[in-house]
Amino acid sequence: MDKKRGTRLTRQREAILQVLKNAKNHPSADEVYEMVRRKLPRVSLGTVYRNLEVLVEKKSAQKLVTGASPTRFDGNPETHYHAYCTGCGKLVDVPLPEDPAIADALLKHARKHTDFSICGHTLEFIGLCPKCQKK
Amino acid sequence: MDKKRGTRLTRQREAILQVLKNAKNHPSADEVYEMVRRKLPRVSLGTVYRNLEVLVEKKSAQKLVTGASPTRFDGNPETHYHAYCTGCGKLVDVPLPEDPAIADALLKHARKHTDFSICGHTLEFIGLCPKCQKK
DNA sequence: ATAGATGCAAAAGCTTTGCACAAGG
DNA sequence: CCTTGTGCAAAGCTTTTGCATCTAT
Repeated sequence: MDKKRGTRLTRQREAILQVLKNAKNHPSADEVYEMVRRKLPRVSLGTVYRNLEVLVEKKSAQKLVTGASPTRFDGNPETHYHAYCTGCGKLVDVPLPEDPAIADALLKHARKHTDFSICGHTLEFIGLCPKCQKK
Repeated sequence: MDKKRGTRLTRQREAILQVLKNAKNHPSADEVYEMVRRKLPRVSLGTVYRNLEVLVEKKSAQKLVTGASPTRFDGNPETHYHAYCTGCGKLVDVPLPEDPAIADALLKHARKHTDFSICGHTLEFIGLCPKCQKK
């Protein structure tokens, strides 16, 4: 009944996770690929995609969908928010509200208005970064 | 200096908007295409994509990015939230919190923690729809 | 009349996948 | 060993685009 028996720690997987942890710019799969290539020049893009998926499943990272392609990845698996610049695509972190009542109120609200079992939420603020504001 | 002088009301554009307004299931571009085809059998998929983009720019509709491809569209241009089922991809509306203090607190929070000029936000609850809960 | 829109088909992105070989546990 | 992962390349899916023709204004 178990679909995944073991998950091996390969050099590729290790390098991909490390790149993700050290990146501060929410890289796309292709950007991760380029960075991993510097350590493991023979790594393939397919391997990067496969491992990103594994890491997200294992909750070592998260997948971030924004207004524009491609999908980006975040080495921080903890729930937090993001702000997306419609000018240049820059994506920055926004911490959770320090007052937990706000996030609580949101979840309660969702449970009240849907018959879904809610297990999480994503919140993206839309706007312009400082550079793009000047144009 | 104006990039768009006029926007014409073609039969195609009209039909696409109408399909979007009547749809209650947040259709993808291809689903819109299939529905519009029933009225205008010779419409092309490219035209659907081009018009969806125009309608979103004119704020007659919005583009919804979810955890999974493809992108969906919503004929309701007003800000509201959504709940996404990771089991089957179902996407349902969630109204804004009746207490406006919550949305306000979110925006204030974002402005405090970023140097972006924030003009909106998207919020998606993640979970399982009733059908998928039973499995 | 003319800028803007369409249909068609080709191209472009991004992501997934099949397969033979490699390697982790 | 034997299962999982890799590299490579091909295929797949979604979206965009060039161009000749058409049409709303």
